[in-house]
Amino acid sequence: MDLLQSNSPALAEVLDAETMEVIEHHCTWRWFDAGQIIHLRGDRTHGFSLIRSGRVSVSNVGLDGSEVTNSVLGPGQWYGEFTLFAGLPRTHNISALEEVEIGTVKEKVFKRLCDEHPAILKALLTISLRRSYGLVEFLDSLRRQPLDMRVAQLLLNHVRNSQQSEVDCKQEDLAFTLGVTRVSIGKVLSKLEQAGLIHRGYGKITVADPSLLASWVEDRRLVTPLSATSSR
Amino acid sequence: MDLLQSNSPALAEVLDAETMEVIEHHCTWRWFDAGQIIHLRGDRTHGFSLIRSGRVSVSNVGLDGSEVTNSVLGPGQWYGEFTLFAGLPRTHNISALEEVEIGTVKEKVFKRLCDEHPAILKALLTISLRRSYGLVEFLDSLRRQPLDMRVAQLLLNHVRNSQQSEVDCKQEDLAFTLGVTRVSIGKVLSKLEQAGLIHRGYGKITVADPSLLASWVEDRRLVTPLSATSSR
DNA sequence: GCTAGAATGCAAACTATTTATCATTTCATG
DNA sequence: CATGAAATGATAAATAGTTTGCATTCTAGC
Repeated sequence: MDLLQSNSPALAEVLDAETMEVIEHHCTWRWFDAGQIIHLRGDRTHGFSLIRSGRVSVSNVGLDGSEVTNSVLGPGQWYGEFTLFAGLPRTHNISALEEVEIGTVKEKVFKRLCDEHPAILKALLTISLRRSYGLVEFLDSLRRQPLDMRVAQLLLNHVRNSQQSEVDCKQEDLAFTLGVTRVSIGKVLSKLEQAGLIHRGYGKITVADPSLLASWVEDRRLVTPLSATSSR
Repeated sequence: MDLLQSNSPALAEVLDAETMEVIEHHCTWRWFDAGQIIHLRGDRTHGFSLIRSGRVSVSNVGLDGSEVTNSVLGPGQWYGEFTLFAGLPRTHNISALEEVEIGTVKEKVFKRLCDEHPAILKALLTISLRRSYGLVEFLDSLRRQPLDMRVAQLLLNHVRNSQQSEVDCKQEDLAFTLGVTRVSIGKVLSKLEQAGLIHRGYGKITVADPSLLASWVEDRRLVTPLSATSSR
């Protein structure tokens, strides 16, 4: 349940294998234990990081101490692009959810790589733009569509991306992604279930017939979403 | 009142003058009359467009016909990057608000320019990443902060970016940006005015003492925002 | 199998926001 | 400077979403 990563292609999908290997060759590989903190929001460390194994949590913390997980990154995913090209400090806390192996490329080295292989820049730009588009569309749906629609679309998106009819997430995750409470999500899900569109489970939601849900969404949607053509 | 453009630097700010000129030299310049439609959402035309004079409106339309302006672009601003690097159709309707002069670079030519001048890619990446960051932070504030805070922050942002204490926008624009109704904005503004933080005008809002508003925001904010270091 | 913790289901009271109106103020324009 | 359109101020009723609290169901791990 993640807006930043789930809708955007992975680096390896947009970048040719050769260039991908060049990046990997310049990584300094390190291990982190489960629970270990890797970066804190606000840190002025710069660098590009690639996850080889394990998963990390990307989170935000309020001053009240409550920690909110924004997304979970796994093998093949990366982070740190903001620190390199946008001149920003670390935008999130990053910590290891389990034992992870992470490769880091220092700012100087990565920028040199970019100069030598503009394909990297192009790939990052493609991903970043797709991500922006996804965020803008999400914001737009937030302004224009009621909660039930947004829930339905999010579920639909997920079953389409993952190619399976089960969405493995807690209602609480859904609630956070959509910026509402679990109670509200519960109400919507119970409505959708009564309409025969989904089935509620423990830690999962089943969309038995995605096309049925799709047409339900279609019937009451105002704006038709766009789809990308493969660009590489 | 625009999330996509206002928080991200202009192309000329991130790109050196020389490269900027190269782009301009490859533009095919055209004029459009006020009201003329330049692109429709969904069009599969590709190209990079730079505005030389006049303003265009970037909007979305629901099937019910209601048109919603997402942002207004003026001289020095551009659009079309999604069609080039994300493989997407036109994401918005673009129409001339007044007589405008727009330069367009065809996809092929622009990609060649990018190969010859990687600085273009780097600049676009920087802007795109800043934009993503702004959108993510905005979404985060949507989830975690009450409306009055969001209004205050938006106003504060604006006076800081524009360097003047008057924010020229209708309450309706504010409302749209934050995804609420004018009524709600009105309530918040009247509260902020009673607290002596702002002054409501006709088509504008005055922030007499930005630092006062800033500390009001600071006192009740959970997450401290990050600031970028100049990167070029 | 039991059991504790995690996740869900649900209801009631409360709060924020919207919808729908209408009066008032402001401003551009002839 | 009169006038009409645009923008704002304000209110009431309706609705959506939150908060709180607790009961129930599920599941991992002993």
